[in-house]
Amino acid sequence: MTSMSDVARAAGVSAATVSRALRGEPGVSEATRRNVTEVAKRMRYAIARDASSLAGGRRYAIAVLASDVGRGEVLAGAEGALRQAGYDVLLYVLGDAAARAGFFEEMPLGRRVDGVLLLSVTPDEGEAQALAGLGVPVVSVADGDLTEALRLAAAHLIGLGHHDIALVLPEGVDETYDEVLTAQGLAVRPEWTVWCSPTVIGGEQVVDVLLDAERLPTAVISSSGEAALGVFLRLRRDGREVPADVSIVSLEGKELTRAVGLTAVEGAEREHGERAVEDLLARVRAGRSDAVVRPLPQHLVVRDSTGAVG
Amino acid sequence: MTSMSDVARAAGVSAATVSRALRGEPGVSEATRRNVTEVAKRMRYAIARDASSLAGGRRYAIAVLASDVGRGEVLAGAEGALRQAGYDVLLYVLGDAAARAGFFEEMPLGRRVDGVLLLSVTPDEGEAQALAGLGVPVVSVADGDLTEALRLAAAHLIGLGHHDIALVLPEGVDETYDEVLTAQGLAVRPEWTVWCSPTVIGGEQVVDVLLDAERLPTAVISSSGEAALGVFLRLRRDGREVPADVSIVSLEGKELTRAVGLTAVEGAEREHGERAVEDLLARVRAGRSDAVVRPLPQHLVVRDSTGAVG
DNA sequence: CTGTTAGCGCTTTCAG
DNA sequence: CTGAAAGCGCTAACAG
Repeated sequence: MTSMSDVARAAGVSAATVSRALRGEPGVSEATRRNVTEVAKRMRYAIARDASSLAGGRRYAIAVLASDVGRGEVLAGAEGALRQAGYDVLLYVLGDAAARAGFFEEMPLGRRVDGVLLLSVTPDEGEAQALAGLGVPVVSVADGDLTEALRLAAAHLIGLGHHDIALVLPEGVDETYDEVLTAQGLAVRPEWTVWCSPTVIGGEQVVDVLLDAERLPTAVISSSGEAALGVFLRLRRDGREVPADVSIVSLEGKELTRAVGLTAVEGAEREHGERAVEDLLARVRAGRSDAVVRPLPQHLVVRDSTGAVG
Repeated sequence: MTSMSDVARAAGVSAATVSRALRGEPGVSEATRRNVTEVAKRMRYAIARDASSLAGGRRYAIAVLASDVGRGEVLAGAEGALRQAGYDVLLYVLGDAAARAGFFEEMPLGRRVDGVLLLSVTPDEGEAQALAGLGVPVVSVADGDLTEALRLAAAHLIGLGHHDIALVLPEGVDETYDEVLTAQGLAVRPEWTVWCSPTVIGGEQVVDVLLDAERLPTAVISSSGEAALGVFLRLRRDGREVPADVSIVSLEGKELTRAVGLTAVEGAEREHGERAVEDLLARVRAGRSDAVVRPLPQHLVVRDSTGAVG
């Protein structure tokens, strides 16, 4: 492990100068800086993060708080970008409420990270305050916006000539999102907004409800990938063809929808993870300590479950 | 941030004694240790890992190398256990070959972690050497063993009276696993071992192949969850009932099989992650620096895709 | 059993 | 622009 003074000796300067040069601090002649940088690289010098941190310098570590490792792609993207930038990733999984409460109660990050990345974690009042107390920048990657996803899905279906579109929402959501649909010129029938559990079974039950109505929609948008699958399975079992008789779009469930071939709205998670890191590190370097949230951009992936209205 | 000397002062002893007491080192009277521990807790003292590490003590950090964040459950379990034990998790995602090569080339872990946890990463010769060079214990959590999974699935089906069982394997695997089946008293027909891509489409094609044969098996075991889903979908479309006509067991694909209700072999990932951490930390405390691999234990989850042979 | 004395490898004044 | 010196908070010999 070559240390900073090793480099200093080899470059014929003092350790202080090496420190300044490598960090890009002002007050070092360009010639010296170039030389030091070159020598350091040649010697494969890597800074001792502990020492830097202890001495009050940068800590070269970012805390990543994930609500769940399901959002794995964003994590993978962020990790890659951080590693490349020479930062450690301190991972914290805030899955259940207990783990989350415990984390914010202990706040084990004091003086240990240069920034915080939030993955699908929306802090409440107190949590935000705890994070702010760290005095480091916080960037949070939010989940994809449902309204936006819905807009994308509806536009796709309308483009295919659909007018009769049912909307499947998870139980608990009390909005209807009618405005989003009517804004695109759709006539919304109340019986075509159905709530169900976000499961395959839930989706299957939705079909029963839909079949009871006087008219079957030509397309259904499901906010849950699993429910979308349920709709798909039950429709096929009932002898309806997808997409010939009914088109299906899911607003979520990348893996599942991809496996089965359902048209779906997806997020660019990996790239977004990388972007978020760039943003965060820029804030770190600027010495800021504010908080931003960056919504996940989404796009539609057309597969085999949507077609022109027959 | 209260420091060790703060605690020392409050407890009326020297910093060295606090250090010894808190780490459980021998050479401290029980009375002193109790008192110091009590004072430390009261003052909510948390050790400065940087300083400890720099001074040559413990680093309170474990590197977790994951081949992919898909194996998220094990990661979540491990993270929880480590956090509880007061250890940081330094996450490295070794997804693609490039990232992996880059990691082992740089080996950014020197003097920075107390141990390494490998998640579905099987190091080759050189990689193992690089890890050994760290001088810390390495525990690796392997994927579930296919042979074992197959045994579980076969036993379940045999218990239901099945004798005619087809086996769907991923392309590239050149084994037939006949012994595993024959060992359980099954007569294996060569046309009932089918290779396909681990996708829904692959599974659908398998059914075509199977239907061409002179006799349809009463059950199929698929090593891929997605292929199992393909088999399921195609059979239903062809008018066969599952499980009335054909039973299906998947050897993988927790999420997918759970969503659709397929009987499957699953691993106890979360618990195993916690176990692995216990194991690793025990080695850390014992000052060892060896390497072990712990295969993921598996069990069968019976759902709706298997039934008694008709 | 306990305290004292040195550093660990950096960053940061403070001088030159 | 550069160097010398002090110190971050711990652990590790040494003495008592």
